[in-house]
Amino acid sequence: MHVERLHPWPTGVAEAEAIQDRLRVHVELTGPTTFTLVAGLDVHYHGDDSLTAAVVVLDGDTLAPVEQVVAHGRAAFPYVPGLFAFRELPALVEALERLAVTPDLLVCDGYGLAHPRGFGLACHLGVLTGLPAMGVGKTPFIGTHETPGPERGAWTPIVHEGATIGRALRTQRGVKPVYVSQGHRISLDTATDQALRLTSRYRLPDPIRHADHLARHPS
DNA sequence: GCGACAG
DNA sequence: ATCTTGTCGC
Repeated sequence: MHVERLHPWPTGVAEAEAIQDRLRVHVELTGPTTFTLVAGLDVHYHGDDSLTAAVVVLDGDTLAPVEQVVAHGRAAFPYVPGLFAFRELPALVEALERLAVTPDLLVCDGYGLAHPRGFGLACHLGVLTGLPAMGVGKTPFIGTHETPGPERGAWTPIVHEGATIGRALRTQRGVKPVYVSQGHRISLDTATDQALRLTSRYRLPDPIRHADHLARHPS
């Protein structure tokens, strides 16, 4: 698939933040509610700055893998909370461009709207691709939330400065919640629904699990 | 002012 | 993210 690349790459924190502020206005918070091809994205680091980005596309109904690609590269930015996306973006974009099919939804490991400037990795990838995108984080980041009930499907809002920016979602009974937020062209209700529907047996959605496995064990 | 801070 | 042993549970 084709991915828009429209930046001078940032050389420091101020430039990276300016890019986020500039692209943020393109984020759309509504979109489709069903998806035919769902892509999971993840990156694995191998010491130093080398990394492997993986994208696995699943059938939206059966969750069966349809296509998988990897791209090797190097972390493109130091790790700074809030600028995490700049580390992985080039390799993830490269992997997406190697895809023969075009997914309907990108499921990213990390955050989207629930970010210090409202523009996490999921928003960034969504805007660059033009595709619906959502983030699923494994640990809390921005905002506060109550602990959701123990049942699969229970959720509580993540609130920051008076606004709901995501949800803590219990994807399996008695298992730690995940943190869902909108990336691009998706509502919070739909993102929550997809996070749940894409999680068959474990804590994390299948697309992310497949991508994580592929990034760690490239064929 | 200080600490905390997606992966 | 990654460095690691043991332990619990299916």
